[in-house]
Amino acid sequence: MPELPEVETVARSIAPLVGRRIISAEFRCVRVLRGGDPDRMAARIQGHRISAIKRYGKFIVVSLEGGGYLMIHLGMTGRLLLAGPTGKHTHAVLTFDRGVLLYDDSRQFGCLEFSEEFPARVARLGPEPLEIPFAEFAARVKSHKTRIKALLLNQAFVRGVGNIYADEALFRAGIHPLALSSRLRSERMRRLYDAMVAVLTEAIAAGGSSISDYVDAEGRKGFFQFSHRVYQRTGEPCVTCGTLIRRVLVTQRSSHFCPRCQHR
DNA sequence: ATCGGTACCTGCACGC
DNA sequence: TGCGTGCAGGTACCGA
Repeated sequence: MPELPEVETVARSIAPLVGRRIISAEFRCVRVLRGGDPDRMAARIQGHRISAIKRYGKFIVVSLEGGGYLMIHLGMTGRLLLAGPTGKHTHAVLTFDRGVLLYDDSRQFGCLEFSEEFPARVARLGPEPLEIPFAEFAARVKSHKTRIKALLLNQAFVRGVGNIYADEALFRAGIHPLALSSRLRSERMRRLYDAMVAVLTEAIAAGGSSISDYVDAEGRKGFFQFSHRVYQRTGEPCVTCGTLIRRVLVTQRSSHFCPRCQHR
């Protein structure tokens, strides 16, 4: 579900919780709770106010007043919701002095993790794609020798790009997903950089893509799915040239592309 | 050190 | 209606 634009939208929609105090916390699922006893974690965060909420790639980091960080990753089907009802996939319930926050995740690929220090997993991520300068982007592309699609999905390369926006950026740049990163010439890297920035910026403005179940914390769907040009459009005509969109696996992920518009 | 394949979990759409 | 199959926005871990 959630890539950078969706996570950004969710982070913005829970921003009203900044300054609110956590009255109680309940963690119901050990699998999504990384490294920690549910009750001890609940006891640790109860009574503390939230001082900041910030997105890093696909992670949301909630800072507590007086120290401590709650890191949230939504995996494929994770949702943060500012209202109920709770269901069989509700794995965490945070009750505030005003309001509630639920964590819901049917596939349980997401996670919640508390740490006293800034989370190491977040610190290890690559740069933000909307902040990195082109020269640094180009240098990083050249320093890897892999399929360009795989590189875009690598969170240590840039953080936050997932399967939808990798495919959409490659289409806009006219680059085949199997193209080798180390062989991309500067002009094509520039097109890829511009396409990545544009597609992410437009998707944030649209509130993200709602394919099946993504909604923000207020339950609102995004509408960038209506602007997808190749993602999950296998067999449909290319919006540019009419050639049928094809699907190929790159590192076990579906990759959608136009065989005429996108070159290796 | 880097890469690609596999595993993790649930739900849905599809064909028979 | 039910069952098997394949697919789905994610990352971690393994061995080559």
